[in-house]
Amino acid sequence: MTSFQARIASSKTGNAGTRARRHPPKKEGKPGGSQRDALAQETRERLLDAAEELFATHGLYGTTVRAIAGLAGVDTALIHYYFGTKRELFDTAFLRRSTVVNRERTESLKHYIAGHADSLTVEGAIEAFLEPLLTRERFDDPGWRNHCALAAQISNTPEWGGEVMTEHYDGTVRDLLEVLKRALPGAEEADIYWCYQFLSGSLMSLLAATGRIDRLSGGLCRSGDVETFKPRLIQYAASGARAVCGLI
Amino acid sequence: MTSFQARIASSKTGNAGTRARRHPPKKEGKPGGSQRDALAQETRERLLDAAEELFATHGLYGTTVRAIAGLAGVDTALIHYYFGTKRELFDTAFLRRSTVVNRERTESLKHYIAGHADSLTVEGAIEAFLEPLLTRERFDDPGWRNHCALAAQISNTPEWGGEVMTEHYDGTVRDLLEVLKRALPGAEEADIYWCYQFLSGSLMSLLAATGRIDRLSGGLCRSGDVETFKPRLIQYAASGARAVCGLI
DNA sequence: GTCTATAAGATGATAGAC
DNA sequence: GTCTATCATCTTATAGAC
Repeated sequence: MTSFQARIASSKTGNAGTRARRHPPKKEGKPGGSQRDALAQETRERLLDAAEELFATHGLYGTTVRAIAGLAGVDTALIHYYFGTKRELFDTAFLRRSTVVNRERTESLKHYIAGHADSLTVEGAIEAFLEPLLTRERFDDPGWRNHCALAAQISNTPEWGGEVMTEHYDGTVRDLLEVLKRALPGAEEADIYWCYQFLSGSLMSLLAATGRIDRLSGGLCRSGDVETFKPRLIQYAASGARAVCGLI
Repeated sequence: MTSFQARIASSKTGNAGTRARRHPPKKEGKPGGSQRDALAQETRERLLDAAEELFATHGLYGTTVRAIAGLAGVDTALIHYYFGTKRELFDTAFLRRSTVVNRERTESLKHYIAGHADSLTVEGAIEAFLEPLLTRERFDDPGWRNHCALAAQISNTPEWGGEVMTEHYDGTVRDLLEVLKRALPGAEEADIYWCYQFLSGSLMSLLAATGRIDRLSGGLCRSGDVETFKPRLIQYAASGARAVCGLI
């Protein structure tokens, strides 16, 4: 095994060598903490914010723990104290918001089904699925923007992107697929999977917000203009899915 | 400027410090080269193949020049001799095939227009645009698979992805947009741009081939099954575009 | 909890021999 | 052209003082 391969393998397991140390718990649900605990919790969050920002911009390998600690205004030793390895920090940072998205997506889809049990539409299902991410509120929040850019990057990363996305988002994606099956009666199951991949790709490229469409359109379209592209994406994906699934 | 920023800046310009050294030319068009030249040319190509593979798998920052040289079976010094900086090698490797794609796309679109000047369809335009990349021949070629994975990764990279894609692919994308405008008379220009972004995102997620859909569908769909997803993507994107552009 | 100091090794790039 | 040897710097991670 070359040193490079060792580095990759170590990144995957999140352990340097054979170490199996434990790190301090989050304690976020603990209301009676001392003031010192609150300050420590703030440091932890600042580190996660910094990590989110730099990972989103430069990727896992393009970001150093030094840069993260520097942006958070603390020493690198604290990163290892709170999170363990760099890769564990990466996963923790991503998980912080992906769990929120998952919870809200499940809720949103459940709510949609409850209100339209006998009149499910592809548009309705997709909108319910997209709702948690594609809002002005979230697009205006730097932290959420970073999370979105990170998700987009991960989703097209061959090395471990597929696995990470599967791990973090599979649950709610299956919820969506179930609703789509009901909204597209008689469709081939494989066609629904393909349409989900098409939709997911479009969504991720929008979340990446690289500014490519701004340049391409000479300013006519803006990457962050969620109010404009959201209804168009829904209409596009729904019409496309119906066509592929033979429902004209 | 922190060392990290300096590293990024240096990556962007492709120059370490103030060096402005020149590297040997490609000589690929020179038929009367000696045998020594031919061997050197082969070394150069082996380095590009190795770089393509590793950059596609681990990204720009996740790949080391040592790993590339090792895979190519030569010393790292040769990388700098032939290509200059790591970033210049990256750009050269990507450009090697993106120019081919661009040339073939221009040709394909031109050919389509010539044969259907008064019966242009959205399906036809998109198919002509996709043709150079989405073929069994290219999907079976490891080098092309690596190039595709690399393109997908770059397209969702916030740091410089938008610029690189703009730089390498803008020409032919504008060709496609022109045909789409003619195939969608009366459509809002901005809507056509948005639809292109939706299509581009879908395409890139397919090129990434992370195996996510394989896992998600339990093997029902396969990432590399271009014959299956290509007609579906065309139908999906064309129907979606017509819906968004108000042509029912 | 947070910092200083430092280990132990990897990294991009170059000079110079052949 | 290609390799050996090397530089200066940066990397993740830990031990231990406070």
